[in-house]
Amino acid sequence: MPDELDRAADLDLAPRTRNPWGQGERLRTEILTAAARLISELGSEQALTVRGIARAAGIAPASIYQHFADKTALVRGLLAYDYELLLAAMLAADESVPAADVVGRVRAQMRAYCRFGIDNPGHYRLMLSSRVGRSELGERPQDPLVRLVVEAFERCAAAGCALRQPARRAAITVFVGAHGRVALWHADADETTAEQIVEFVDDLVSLVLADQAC
Amino acid sequence: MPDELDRAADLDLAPRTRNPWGQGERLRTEILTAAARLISELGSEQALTVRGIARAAGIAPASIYQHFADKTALVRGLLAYDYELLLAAMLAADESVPAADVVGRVRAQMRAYCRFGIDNPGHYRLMLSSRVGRSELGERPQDPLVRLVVEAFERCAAAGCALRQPARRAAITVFVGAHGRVALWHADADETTAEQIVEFVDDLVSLVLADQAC
DNA sequence: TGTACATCAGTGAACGCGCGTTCACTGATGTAC
DNA sequence: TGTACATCAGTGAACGCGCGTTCACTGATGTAC
Repeated sequence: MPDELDRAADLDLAPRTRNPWGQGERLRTEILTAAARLISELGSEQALTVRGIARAAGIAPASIYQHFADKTALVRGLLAYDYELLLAAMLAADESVPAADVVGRVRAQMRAYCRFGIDNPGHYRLMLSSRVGRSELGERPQDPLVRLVVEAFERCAAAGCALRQPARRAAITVFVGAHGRVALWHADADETTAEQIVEFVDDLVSLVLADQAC
Repeated sequence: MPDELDRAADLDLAPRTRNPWGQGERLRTEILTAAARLISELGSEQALTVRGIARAAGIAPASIYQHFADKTALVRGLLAYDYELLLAAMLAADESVPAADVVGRVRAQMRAYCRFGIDNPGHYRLMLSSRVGRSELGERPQDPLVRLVVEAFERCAAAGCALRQPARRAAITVFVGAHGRVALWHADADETTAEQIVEFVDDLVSLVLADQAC
């Protein structure tokens, strides 16, 4: 007798057809997608179990080990995937604003950041609270995000907007504030709405700008 | 054969003497103290297990259930204890500054807040990331903290310091920013020192004050 | 063309582990008569 | 004063569970000759 029912097939009756010959790598993506779905639904890192992911992907737990050395590797894969998505969202937001509107571009970036955190609590928590991400050497996964915001503030300064803090410092202030706001919202430490959070971050940007900047 | 060695006595050879007749309530505190020690050392909520706490307290796991209905009740007890400590620290900081130095008092409060978060990462994470704390009705455990800071800012306004945001809003800005800073530090998302964190929060307070306030 | 074999995608069953919780108990200390 | 009993603090042993991981395997698809 097996020690447990692990297959999603036993639940949803859709017994997955295996990938064609030579396409085994596809399962790697399927696993990451399933993990992403799981953490979206359950919302916390401890909901991420190898067996749970296997269940969600409709495969046997053992199958995961053909694509990831262990659970840590799997979580790291998910993290990388998530950071790519967030960076892309912030970039897209930046580009959706007329290039000349330097302040608008900062706001757009940070709004995209907040939206991501609000719409994907599980992912966000995994990215910013997990200790799995610490890689020791090289840049941290959130560095590109910060760099983007720093550049946006540098454009502001270059365009003649007076800042009350140097560009890099301003970026970190806003970034840290946005994180604090989203994190507290996750802890449901308050009953703020998504719009209020965006508003908060807008105010933060205003704070960093001198009173009659631009 | 027992399924496990659960007693700390098996580890430290100091086989706890039971509390005297009528003093059974003492164990409740011993359990909370042990839990606090554990989360300080291990640093994360998932290090908080009933068996682990029993081990740290030198008692049998079953003994915990004479004082707490279940694990959730235990964690809630620990949370209440922690919030008391933090509030006391912020109050003490406030009172250590001459009453007339209204801005200094704000800074002192927020510095105490950061110090707590830096010195007690496990506790801090438990308090602000755990979803155990959600009590639905009544005020949230962090409300007294926020109230303290709001009052401090109101004193600033009353003393004639120009604020760039209303007192309540200013308090939330600073509070959220401080949380963001400490939380990111915990995620070791950067290599900041404790002093830099305090500095960051000082700057945040300055940002909220008008340029030539007071 | 058929056939033996290699390669691939994926699995079933088991392992040992630590967890939260329950329940009947033990032995020391107090109380009633 | 002695003794039977109640009350207390705390325990030992077991329960069922889901976890991460391993290992020998299965069956389908390709390749060599």
